[in-house]
Amino acid sequence: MKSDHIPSATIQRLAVYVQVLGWMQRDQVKVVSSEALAKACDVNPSQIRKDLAYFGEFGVRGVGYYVEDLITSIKRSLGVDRVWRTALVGVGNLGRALLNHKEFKARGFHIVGAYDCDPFKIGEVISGLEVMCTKTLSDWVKELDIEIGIITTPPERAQRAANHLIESGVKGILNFAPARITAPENVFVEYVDFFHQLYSLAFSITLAGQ
Amino acid sequence: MKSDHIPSATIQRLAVYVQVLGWMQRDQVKVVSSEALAKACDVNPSQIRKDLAYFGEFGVRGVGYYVEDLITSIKRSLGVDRVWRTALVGVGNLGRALLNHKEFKARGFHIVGAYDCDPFKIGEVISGLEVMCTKTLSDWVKELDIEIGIITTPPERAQRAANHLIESGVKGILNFAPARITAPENVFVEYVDFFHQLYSLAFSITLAGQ
DNA sequence: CAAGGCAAGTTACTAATTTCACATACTACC
DNA sequence: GGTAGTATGTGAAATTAGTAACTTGCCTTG
Repeated sequence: MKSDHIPSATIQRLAVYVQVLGWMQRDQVKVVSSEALAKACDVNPSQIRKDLAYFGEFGVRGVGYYVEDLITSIKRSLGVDRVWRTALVGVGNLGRALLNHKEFKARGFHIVGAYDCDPFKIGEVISGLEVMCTKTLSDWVKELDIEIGIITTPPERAQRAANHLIESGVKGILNFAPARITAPENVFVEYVDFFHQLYSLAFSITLAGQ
Repeated sequence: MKSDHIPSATIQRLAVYVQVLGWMQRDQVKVVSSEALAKACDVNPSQIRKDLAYFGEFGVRGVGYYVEDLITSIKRSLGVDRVWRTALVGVGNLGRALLNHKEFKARGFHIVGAYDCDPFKIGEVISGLEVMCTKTLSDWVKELDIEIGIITTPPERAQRAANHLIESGVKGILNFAPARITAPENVFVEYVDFFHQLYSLAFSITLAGQ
C-alpha cells in the first residue's frame, strides 16, 4: 500500500503495538498473528493489518508476524529506530521526575540539556546533567543538535520557553504545561495533560451510573 | 439535541474548552463566540457548537456564550462539577510528584489515599498523606468512598495494583504504568503514556524532513 | 417598536476511518 | 511435488466524524 497520508490515530496505535510486542518478545514469543496482537491491544485485527499496510508488508501469509522483525519495522516506520536528542525547560517537580526517568534513554530519547530561569536552580546537577540558564538555550541547542524540546514550566512561562526553543530551531515540542502554545506550522507541538483523561474517566463513570 | 452516545473525541475536546475558557475567565473575558473559542482551541467553530449541542443549549443567539456559565455547564455535563475521591498506588518518583501536585485538588480530584507494598515506604508522610500498605487497600477504599484509582507502580506490579483496586469496587483507573491492564467492562481504564506522544512527534518530524 | 445584524443551533453533506469479506500467498505435511 | 490449511493484504461497504450551509431567535439601534 505505502500511502502518503497516515491518520494520527494509526500512529498512536502503532506506538501501542510496539509496546505490547516488546512484552511479547520478553515472554519469548517469536510469532504473533494479527488476531492475537489485536486481542492484546484491545483493537480489531483488520485494524492492525491496515495500520501496518500503510508502511509496507511485514507479515508472512499463513504464518503471522515475526515479533522481533515487526518491532524493528514499526520503529523504523515511526522514525524511532534512532536516538533523538532533547532538551528540557523548567526544572520543577515534574521536570526533575522526567530528568530522573530512565525510560527516556531506554526508548531512544536522550535528554541532553536541562534549563531553568531560576538562578537558584542554575548549576544544580540532576541525573548527571547541569541545569543551565534558559537565556543561553539557543547556543546550546545548536551545539548539541537538539531536535525536540520538552516544556515543564509553569503555564505562564510556557510560551516564552517555547519561543526560545523555536528560535533555536527545534522541530518538535512536547508540552506538559497546561497552556496552549503558538508555533509556526513547521514546528510540531504535542500536549500532555492527564487531567483530560481524568475528565474522560469521570464522564464515563457518571454516564454509567445512570 | 441531547443525544445518547457521545464520541470520546468530543469529551477530549470539551476538556480543552474548559481549560481555555478558564484562561479567558482569568483575563476578564465575559462573552465568547464559537468562532473566537475555536481559534483559541485550534478547532472548527461548527465543531464546538456541535460538541456542545450533545448536552444542551448553552449559548445565546446573536451574542455568544457567557464564559462563566459555559464553564459551569460543560463541567456539569462532564461530571466534574464535584469532588472525585481517588487513591494512588505506587509511591515511586512519579507517585510522589503526583501526590505533591496541587492541581489535583484544584481540579476536583482529591487524592485521599496513598499505597505501596514496600515496607520502607509505609508510614512515610507525603503532602500530608500517610503511605499505607497496599494489602489494606480494600478496607480503606470502601471506608473512604474512593471511586478512582491511580496506578504509578512499576509495570510488573500494575495488574496486581489494578486487581486490588477493582476488588475494592473502584469504578475507574488511571494507569501511568507502561502495562496493559485487564479489567471487567464496568471498570473504565485510561492509559497515560507520553512516550506515545513523543513517538508522534518523532514521526511527524521524520515525515516532514523528507 | 420594528428591522437588521449577528451568532447559536441544526440539518445536510462530505470526508475520513473502521470493519468486513475475500482473494492471495506461504508453510507444512502427506 | 501437490494439496490443504491458515493468516496476511486489500478493496469495497459501513460507519463515524467533521465541515459547511442554512434557519432560528436574541439583541441593539434607529
